[in-house]
Amino acid sequence: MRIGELARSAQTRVDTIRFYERVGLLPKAARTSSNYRTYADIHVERLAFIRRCRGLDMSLDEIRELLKFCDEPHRKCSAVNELLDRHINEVESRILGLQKLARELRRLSTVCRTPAKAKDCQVLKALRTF
Amino acid sequence: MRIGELARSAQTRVDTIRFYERVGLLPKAARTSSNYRTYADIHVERLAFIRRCRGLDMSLDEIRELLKFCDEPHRKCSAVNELLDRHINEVESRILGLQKLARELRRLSTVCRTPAKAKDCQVLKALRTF
DNA sequence: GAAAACCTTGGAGTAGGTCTAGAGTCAAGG
DNA sequence: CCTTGACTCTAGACCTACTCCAAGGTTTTC
Repeated sequence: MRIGELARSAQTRVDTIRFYERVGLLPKAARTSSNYRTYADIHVERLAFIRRCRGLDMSLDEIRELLKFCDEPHRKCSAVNELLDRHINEVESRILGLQKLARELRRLSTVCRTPAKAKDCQVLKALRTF
Repeated sequence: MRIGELARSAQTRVDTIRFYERVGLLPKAARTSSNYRTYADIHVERLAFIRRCRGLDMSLDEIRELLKFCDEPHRKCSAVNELLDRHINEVESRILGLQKLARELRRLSTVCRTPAKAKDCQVLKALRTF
């Protein structure tokens, strides 16, 4: 399987696959005589794993950690759960931050009663003197 | 006022101010004979405006747009409100995305009943075969 | 007059890719 | 056999919004 087919299998860009190889998330691919990368099922699975984790918004470092567990099946997996819990906490506190932000923005948007010229714009004024 | 004092006034790093100047958010500062940047009140206000917008998570491009309105006081300001509404929508849809994500992560974290070795880890399994 | 605190520039680094140029490879159609 | 189009290769630039560093110049303070 060449890189384009692998890319289609994971809905990923070719560039992204090469990028993952460069940063060590995917093992270096074997090459054909004409220097094309070739992949087997194991790469399809690993790329799918990576994309799933990215879809869950994990960082490449977090994914690297998880992949170590996949590759060392005899290690205790409690660290996997810790990583996941940490990640959940991060996501939840990002949500709280954004909700606070949204409240402020909605408040800001209420100050504009009637569209005016910029010099009288209440929104700009609020942004200046908050 | 030199750059350090301006930085303190806006709780900003000196580097960030130079960066804003480089990318055109702040006008080029006047220089002393020894080539130090010097600032006046107008810069303090503009920097405060920028930082306030950044605190509301606006992109530098969005801020650039708002600054254009500040600088051209006779333009209609309805675009300001549109920009703000767009920004609010973006933030709210980011919140929705993260909430969906958090639900998935919490679901994922329930699959691990008993800490096991990595090869039997239900979380890793779920990530592989989702 | 020396040390501390401040300022200058240019350049590199961060995360997670995306995109480009310029060149090589390969299969199908004429 | 040749061309066309789809595919692949590499190296490197670009994106956001900064942050940090080195190596040097200036100013203030003791």
